[in-house]
Amino acid sequence: MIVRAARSGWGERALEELRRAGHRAGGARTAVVELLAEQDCCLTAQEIFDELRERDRRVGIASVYRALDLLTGMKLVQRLEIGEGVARYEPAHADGEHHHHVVCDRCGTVAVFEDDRLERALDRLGERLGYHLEGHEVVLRGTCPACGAADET
Amino acid sequence: MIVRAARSGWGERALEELRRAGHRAGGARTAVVELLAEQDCCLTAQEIFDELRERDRRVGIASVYRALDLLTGMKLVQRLEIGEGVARYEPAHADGEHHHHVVCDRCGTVAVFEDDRLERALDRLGERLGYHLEGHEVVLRGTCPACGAADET
DNA sequence: GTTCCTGCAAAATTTTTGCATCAGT
DNA sequence: ACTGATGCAAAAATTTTGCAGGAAC
Repeated sequence: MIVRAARSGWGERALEELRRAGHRAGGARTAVVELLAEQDCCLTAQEIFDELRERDRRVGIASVYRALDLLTGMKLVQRLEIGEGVARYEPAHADGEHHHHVVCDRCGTVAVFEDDRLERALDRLGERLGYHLEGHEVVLRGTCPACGAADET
Repeated sequence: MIVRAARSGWGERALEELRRAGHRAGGARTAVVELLAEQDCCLTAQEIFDELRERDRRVGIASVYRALDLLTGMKLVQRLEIGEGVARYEPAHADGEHHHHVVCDRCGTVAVFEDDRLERALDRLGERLGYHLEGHEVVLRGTCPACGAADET
């Protein structure tokens, strides 16, 4: 049930859509896209900044924020706030592939899951409310299997 | 389907639990609890600060944050981050009464809804994932009926 | 050669902390 | 009286903005 995000081609598509929208292939933005393309799950702006610096691909943190802002506006990236007051970002896949997050209260791990029934239920709910839904976020919080098992000892 | 939160007695219960936990009935914290008790939906720390000041019940904003922190830790208040990078807070009801939020992309209005089927589906999901769930949050985003209608013109 | 992109530094926001003082028990 | 609670101001953390120089087209 816990899945890893399909990563096929997201980076390429993102770069192409940027180009098509008339944006130049600047170094910082491309680096951010390429890093996000490798991710299974969400990263904070700071994590992106740090990881790029680690790889000797230094960029200004302002460029990271600007890239994320642009990508979010183009719906290529999903922005999440799953607690702790920091925004997290992850690739948004065109094929409707869609996942949600479950956070362990104990160890802080963020895992990912998907469930078609849940998706359908949420869509129906939007209709019933009279909303034209653009998206939705679900965050579950609790104790993960590992931390739960550790308790038994 | 869009409901208003039951507000019966939340304030009293919160104050009592605080007292029972050995906290003194200080002015600022009590004011925050009483303001939250009147709310149907979530407020930001700044909104709480402003509203109290409006009512000539001035408190330091630090006290607002401290009160919210304490209440959140005692699970008397639910902390939410529904975008825009600001945390919002609302009473958490003991009877399991539980609602979620739908945000209009256009006008920014936050509405509230509840759905028992959704609650059950999420609980089952937690079990299937092997998590002991403590809570969950669902945020729907889209165009509200009013903004959608305005478009047709 | 334009025009957009980038990095740096400064600013703006939101939240937290230190500390002296005040108030609840 | 003792000790927690409060308010203020300063600090910290996160995100945004201004601007000069550099890079993409």
